[in-house]
Amino acid sequence: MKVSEVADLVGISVRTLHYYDQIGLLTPAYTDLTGYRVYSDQDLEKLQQILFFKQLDFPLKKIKEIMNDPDYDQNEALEMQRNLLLEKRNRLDQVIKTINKSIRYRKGEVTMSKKEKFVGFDFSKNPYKAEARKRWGDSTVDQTNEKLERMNAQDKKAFQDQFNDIYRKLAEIRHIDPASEMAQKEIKKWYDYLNKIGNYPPTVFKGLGQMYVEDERFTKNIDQFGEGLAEFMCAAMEEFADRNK
Amino acid sequence: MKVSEVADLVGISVRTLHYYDQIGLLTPAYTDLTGYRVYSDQDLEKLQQILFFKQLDFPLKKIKEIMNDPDYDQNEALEMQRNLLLEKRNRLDQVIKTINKSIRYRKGEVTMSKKEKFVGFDFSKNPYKAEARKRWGDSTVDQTNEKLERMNAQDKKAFQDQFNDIYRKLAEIRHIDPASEMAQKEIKKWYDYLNKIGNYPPTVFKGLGQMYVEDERFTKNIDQFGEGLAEFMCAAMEEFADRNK
DNA sequence: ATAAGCTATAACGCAACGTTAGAGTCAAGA
DNA sequence: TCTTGACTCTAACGTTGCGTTATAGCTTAT
Repeated sequence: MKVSEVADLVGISVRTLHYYDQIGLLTPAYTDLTGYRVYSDQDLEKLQQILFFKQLDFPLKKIKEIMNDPDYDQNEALEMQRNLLLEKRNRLDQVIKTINKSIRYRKGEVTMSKKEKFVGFDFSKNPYKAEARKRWGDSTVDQTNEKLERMNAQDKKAFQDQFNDIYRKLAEIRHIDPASEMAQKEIKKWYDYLNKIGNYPPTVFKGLGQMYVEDERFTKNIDQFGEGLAEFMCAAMEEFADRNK
Repeated sequence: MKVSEVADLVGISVRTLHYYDQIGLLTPAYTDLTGYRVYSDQDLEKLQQILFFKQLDFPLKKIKEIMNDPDYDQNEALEMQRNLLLEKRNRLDQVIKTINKSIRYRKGEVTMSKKEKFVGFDFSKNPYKAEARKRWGDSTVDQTNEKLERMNAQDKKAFQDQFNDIYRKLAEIRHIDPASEMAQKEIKKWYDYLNKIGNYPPTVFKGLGQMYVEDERFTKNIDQFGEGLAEFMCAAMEEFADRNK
């Protein structure tokens, strides 16, 4: 298929296809001798994937990165995208609720607090930041916290002390090579700690590490122990996961 | 309220508020003597409106234009936004259906045509292009066409001849002043023609005119009678509406 | 009074295309 | 066969909606 055929089929512009080719996101199957782009059915499949991601406001760079990952599995991706889309619809429902209430508010039928008027918008929580959480299942730090809350006071304290110890030590050595034995030994403690509470196989552990630097909320929290700690941990965790997979 | 208070409340950045001020989309109630922006509760209401529009992918320019219109009615706007949001949710549901089917397709459970794989995306139909259609109710040219189809052949031909006459004449004079008596006389014929078929009060008539230049599909069709005709008609229709409201 | 945290303007940066501009290609009809 | 209109290419600049420094004034607490 030629450019405009594809463009018409999926409802995007020719320029968009040119651009995707240019940035290496979607290279046509081949170009004929006159330089015309020719797309295969496989290319269409890939394009469909891309558009799903776009619906979820993933930046093109991220999309490329994700789809180039040797571990990329289309079935897994489809499942993930479905979840994210459902999440997106929930947010949309929130916005619709807000607007419904706003209409009634204008009629004087109900009251609305300032906060309420903006429920559902939530521009800060880009769906793609929740990606890691979804992609790596539900084993997030948040869950860890939940579990901690269900423990008794004594155990809780013990765990929190451990937590602090681990972080403080990591903060101390945060300027050395993350792949060094020293760093790996300490990061293993973090790995073991997590696995006392939940189930974190190496791949999940690695994904968690990436979240530390990609989600500012985590970065901030972690960097309270020392600036750059999140980045250091991310690198160390990646190395650890690669060694132990 | 100061900038960051507003920003925190609604979940947008300070820079965004600065920018909205800069382009005159949302000017704070006043600035104190040191130059600090101070937002009122009314400003918050307006900001809410803006964010609703943004959810619908209206460009900021459009939002500004719409909200600056002296005819702008917040209640009407809220109703419209609600409709558009519902529409958006329907499209999202379509995408979700498509992805569900894609998952089953990958498992070999069902077949999918090429077109089917892209149902719901439809980037060409930006919601804001449907704006006019929604805003001015359901009295669109499309409806006109529908009505025409339900007429018998004779009447139909008579109407189409009339239609052609009107357009040809308008095309002939399309370089004169749209506000001139000549132009206004001819555009009145178009107005009367439409009102024989449907119900087009002046405001609707005006909106229709704008659609001629904003929706390329209309522009193309109309300009077949002569390049620039759509623009000419739009101007004439606006003038006509202003005189007859 | 000095630091920490807020505010301001100004200016550059950036993604994801849209929009010309200039030139080659292809399909169909006169 | 020639031409004409529709399609294609690359190249390059323009646009939107901010993010991101950088520099400087303000405000509040210690």
